[in-house]
Amino acid sequence: MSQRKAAGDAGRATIRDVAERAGVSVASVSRVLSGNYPVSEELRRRVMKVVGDLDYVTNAHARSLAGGGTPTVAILINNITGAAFAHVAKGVEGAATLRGWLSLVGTTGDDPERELALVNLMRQQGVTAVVLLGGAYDYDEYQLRMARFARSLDAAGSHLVLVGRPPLEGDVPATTVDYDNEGGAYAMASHLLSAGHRRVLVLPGHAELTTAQGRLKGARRAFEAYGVPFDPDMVRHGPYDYEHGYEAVQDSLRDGLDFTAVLAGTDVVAAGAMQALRAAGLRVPEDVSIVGYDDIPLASQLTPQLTTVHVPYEEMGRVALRAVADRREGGGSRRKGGDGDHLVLGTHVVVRNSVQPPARRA
Amino acid sequence: MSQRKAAGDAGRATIRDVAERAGVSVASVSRVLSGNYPVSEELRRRVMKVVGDLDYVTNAHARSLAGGGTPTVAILINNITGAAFAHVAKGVEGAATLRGWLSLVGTTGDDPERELALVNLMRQQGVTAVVLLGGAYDYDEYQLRMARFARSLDAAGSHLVLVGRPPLEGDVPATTVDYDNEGGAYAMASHLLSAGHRRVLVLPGHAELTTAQGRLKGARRAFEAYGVPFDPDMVRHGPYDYEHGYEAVQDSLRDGLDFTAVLAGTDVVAAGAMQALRAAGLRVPEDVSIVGYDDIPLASQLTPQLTTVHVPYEEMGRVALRAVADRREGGGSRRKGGDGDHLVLGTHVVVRNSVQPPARRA
DNA sequence: GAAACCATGGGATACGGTTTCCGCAATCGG
DNA sequence: CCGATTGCGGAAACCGTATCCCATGGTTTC
Repeated sequence: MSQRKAAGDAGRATIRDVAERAGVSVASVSRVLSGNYPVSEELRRRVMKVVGDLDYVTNAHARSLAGGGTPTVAILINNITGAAFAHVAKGVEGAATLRGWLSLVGTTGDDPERELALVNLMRQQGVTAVVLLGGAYDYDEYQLRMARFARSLDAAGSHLVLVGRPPLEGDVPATTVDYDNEGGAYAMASHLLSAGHRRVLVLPGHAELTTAQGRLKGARRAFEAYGVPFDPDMVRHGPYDYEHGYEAVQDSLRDGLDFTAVLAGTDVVAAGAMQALRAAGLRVPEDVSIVGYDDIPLASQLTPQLTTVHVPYEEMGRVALRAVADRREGGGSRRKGGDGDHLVLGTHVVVRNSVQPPARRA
Repeated sequence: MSQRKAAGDAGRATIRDVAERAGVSVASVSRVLSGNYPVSEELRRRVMKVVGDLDYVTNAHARSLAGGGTPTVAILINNITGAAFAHVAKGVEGAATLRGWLSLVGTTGDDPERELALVNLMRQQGVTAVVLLGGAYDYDEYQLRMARFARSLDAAGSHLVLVGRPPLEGDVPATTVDYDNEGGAYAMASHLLSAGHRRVLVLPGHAELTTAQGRLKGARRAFEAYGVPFDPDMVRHGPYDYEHGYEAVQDSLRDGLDFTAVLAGTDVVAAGAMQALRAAGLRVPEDVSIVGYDDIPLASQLTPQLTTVHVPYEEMGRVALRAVADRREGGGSRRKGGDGDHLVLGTHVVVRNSVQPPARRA
């Protein structure tokens, strides 16, 4: 009778309990379970029987400590409820699960301090990779901080993956999975311009957000290409949410701004804008056209269905995970800062029913 | 010079490295870092200096193994991108983070096999609690399987929490956090009935889904209370998605079904229904009224804004985490099957603009 | 002034597996 | 028929940390 284990047997069964009860050694049990060592059929049967009886599962912490252990990817995200990045998370998680990897998740709530704390927490967990989702705020300090993260993780045998934000400058051990943000905005704006719109209300997002900067830049380039002057007064910055879309349009109308189309930085912003236009008695798209960005499910659920830019969010997630998995199997970091560290996926305009040529003005 | 650690120093620094470099014992380093033992200022300074230099973080696996360790909650969810349960996940994760807990996340994709595999995986991880989100399919086997899960987890010192599904029968060590599903449906249907609607198309969801069953039951009760006959032909089952809403309405119209309102099982289904009505040239709410369920952000972003039932999803998540945290601090399972194992949160109707009294018929 | 006590720091052990190194038995070849 | 090879199971050494127990030096108390 084992001494350190009373009859009551609180807590979980250990590999020793299994070994004892099966009348074999601890090593044999381990071998049967990991299956990376030849064992006789008889032994396997005996062990598995007891494992079933005791409802035994191996202790993941012990296993990791001893060297084995399930690869784990940490997903750090601003807000789970944001549709776009929820899809990325789904892509990462799905691809991880497919390979038997585990997914940890943490939300930063746009707080740089929490982001830092979480990265450290994940470092403690010894995760295989940390995936950081979402556009970044372009503070001066950002580059330095991220570079530090990347190096810390790399030193610990882990790896940093940036999804949906621009790559880090210099020789930093990090992978970036990005999409053609500016190109999508260019195409979207071109779509409006070619439909004949000349006065467009632009709601790119927060001025400091890298995503918003790219979208604004793409739009501006399209205007230049069409030889249409770009009026800075027609740009309203603000958060990527419904309320901002609503208020920006409301304010613009109140200010007597003259526009025939709205170029929203996000589908959600577009939804808010649409609602505000309706509230003002304007029809979409007869009076004012609207386009969004992201192509989240909402876009096709609005009435009229929203013309928008499709971003392959879920695939970005899958690609991100594949990148770290490949690197892992490929034998660690081959060349830092080389190609293969920055993957860019394409975007394209999805034409639905929210754009029409501008109405003749009175 | 340590022998088992070459100069290259791949991998992460251990507590031993820190101790050695600071010229103190391993125990001292541990104490400085956990802070649960008095140490001199001098010692703390010395250790922290080296910790900073080496960028050391403790190995979470080793810590857990040794008894310490961060409490971890596992969130199992069908689909992260579903708005309703994403909010629950947010609530759980937020409350967890607030207490310094960690959140693991796994998606089941509606696959009972994966659910099983994930619960076992989480058991390996030694999680403090497993939170299972979302309505369950009411198979015969369900009760037994869940009861087994609950007991397994309980035996391993963990705990099962069911969110948004009915509690387990019998003496099972599990906690349920639920909302007044049937009551919400009753109130919602009553709202339609009191507006004068008599012929209502009901889209409750999948017939086997517990959530759908409750919503249907609540609606039926309301009809009875109003003395309005409930026509089974007006009920169309199907998944909780946009397409189902669209097709159900489309088919109903094609079949010549006569209805003045749609009682959708979900806001997303309502969105699909709304689109289909529009496509058929019907106006909402002038010709047909629509109501939803869940009150996800989409509900207020549609045009017209959707009257729906508010479910406190995020709070359910917080409550779920609080329940396990309390139980943990309260000294383990006090009484199994007693009260406090089933928490029910209230729902209420949110009146917006998608309901009008039925138009006079020709 | 001696004894009892406190505040700290160090050494050793436990946590639950994996894995390497060995030994034993059975089988095979000559 | 005997020695060598092969196959399989066991004992023990870690993995990195927390903690128990003990040693030490200084302080308090009688």
